[in-house]
Amino acid sequence: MRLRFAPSPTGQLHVGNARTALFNWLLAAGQGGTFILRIEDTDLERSSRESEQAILEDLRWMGLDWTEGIEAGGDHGPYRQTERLHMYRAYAVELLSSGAAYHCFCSAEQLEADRQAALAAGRPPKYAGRCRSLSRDEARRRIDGGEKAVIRFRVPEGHRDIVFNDLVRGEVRFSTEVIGDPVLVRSDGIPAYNYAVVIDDALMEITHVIRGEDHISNTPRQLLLYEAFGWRPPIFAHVSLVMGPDHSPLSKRHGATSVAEFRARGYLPEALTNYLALIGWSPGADEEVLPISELATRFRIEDVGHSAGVFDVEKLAWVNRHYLKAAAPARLAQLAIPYLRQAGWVSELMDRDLTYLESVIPIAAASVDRLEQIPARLSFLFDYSADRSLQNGSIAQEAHESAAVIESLARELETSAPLLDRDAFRAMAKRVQQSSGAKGKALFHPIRLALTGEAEGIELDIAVPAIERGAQLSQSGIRRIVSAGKRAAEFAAALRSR
RNA sequence: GCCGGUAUCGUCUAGGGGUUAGGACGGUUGGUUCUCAGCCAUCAAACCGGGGUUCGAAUCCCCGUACCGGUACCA
Repeated sequence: MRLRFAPSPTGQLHVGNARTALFNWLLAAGQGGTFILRIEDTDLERSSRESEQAILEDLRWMGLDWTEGIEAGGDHGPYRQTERLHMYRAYAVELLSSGAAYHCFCSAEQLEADRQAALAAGRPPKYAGRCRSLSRDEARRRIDGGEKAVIRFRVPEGHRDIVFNDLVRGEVRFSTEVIGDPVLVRSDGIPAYNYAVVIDDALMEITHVIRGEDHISNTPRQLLLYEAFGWRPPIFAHVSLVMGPDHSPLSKRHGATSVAEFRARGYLPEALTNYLALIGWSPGADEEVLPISELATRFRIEDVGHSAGVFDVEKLAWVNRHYLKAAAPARLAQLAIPYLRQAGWVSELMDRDLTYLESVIPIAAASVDRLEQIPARLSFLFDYSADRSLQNGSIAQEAHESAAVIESLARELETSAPLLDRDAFRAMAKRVQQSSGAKGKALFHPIRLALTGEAEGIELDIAVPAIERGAQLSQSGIRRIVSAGKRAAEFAAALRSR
């Protein structure tokens, strides 16, 4: 079994395409097949090496590795279409000499006029066949005379149905009546998509073509080409497209659409792939959050749904949270650094000593949708200011009402040992309760205000040890970190002076 | 216009001639003697419409409607 993903390097990898790539990968991985990566860069104006590199990077990031293709090599190369031009040319000559293809000299204006006329008459707007019966000599003469020509495929005379059994859609039938002679090679000698795919898929011995539904009506044209060459076509599977919340094709106005954007926002690759697999497919047994390897063993292309699916950012966030909680602290710390650096909270020194970050990151990661939100979640550690907090009306009011608790807290922390675990924190809170008389919400809320400067957020018995640990590293690059005791004192002083 | 495809809670889906139509995300309400989150529990929420076949249709068939794709010297 040989499968391929064949993106055009004309921009970022779209999540819809990423999903198609994933389905190919899943099938290959689950069946012990080969996953091949080919680059379809025949659109010279829009293709770029930068996009190509970006796409490879995104694919690798998602874990969709390929063992054959671009940068991996293999026996069926080259894997970039612009490097296969000689092959397309050779097969075009073959088609030309057998009469299965012919030169066409029609101008763009003429073609457009024909199209409009056909449309107006309610006929399928296919190529009218003006150059179909030009003799080879005539064509030769005009080409020698300097005229530009495209090479068109001659769709066989007489109406018949082209039928193929699509693995996700079942039997699909098209009449040749509505198929105009497709352009194989453009006037600049570059092959058109419908031609290049056939040559490549055949030569690369692709057995299963899983692609977007937007290609389904190209399939009969391609089948005709396989037939003309006497080649056995691959098995096709056309998967539906991914839509935005308004049920129109997912695009920029819906927000992030490319893999790169999701990565930049701090989604984990395993979360994105897991979620993408869930659009239009179900692993069954009421389970959804599964590692990619498990997805691969369960995946059957026949089980992919027929209808287009809406991309649900909320559910993606949920899946991501799941993986965030499961991720190793060291990995999270490493991944969070760019975001913290952007917020200005991490120095070079910090990069060298990740111990503190590693102890603190899981606290934030457990209650955040994406890595991008970690700095905000951790601002109580890096950006504490008693004065600023008290400028908030509701916080100030609450603090004043609880002044007794806060004073008691400040005294308690001044003398107590560092609170490095939950038990120590609980014991401390108990003592504050005894001296202030407050309990429950009236006790813990003021403590939070004083220590984090925020009215809500992290669980206190986790946050306090984090603050204490931060204090030990305060001189090595973390700004504004103070011990819990100093914070409480600072807050109490600020409160008194108001 | 023409050709093709699709249709189960708001969303992703399971199921499929007789079911209390199941799950997940999101939402509701309550619990977890501090908060967001989490977790537990709870509730609300669906078979596009119309015909036909049948004892019985959400399921099979037809028609309609809506949506998506194609209709390129773009892929």
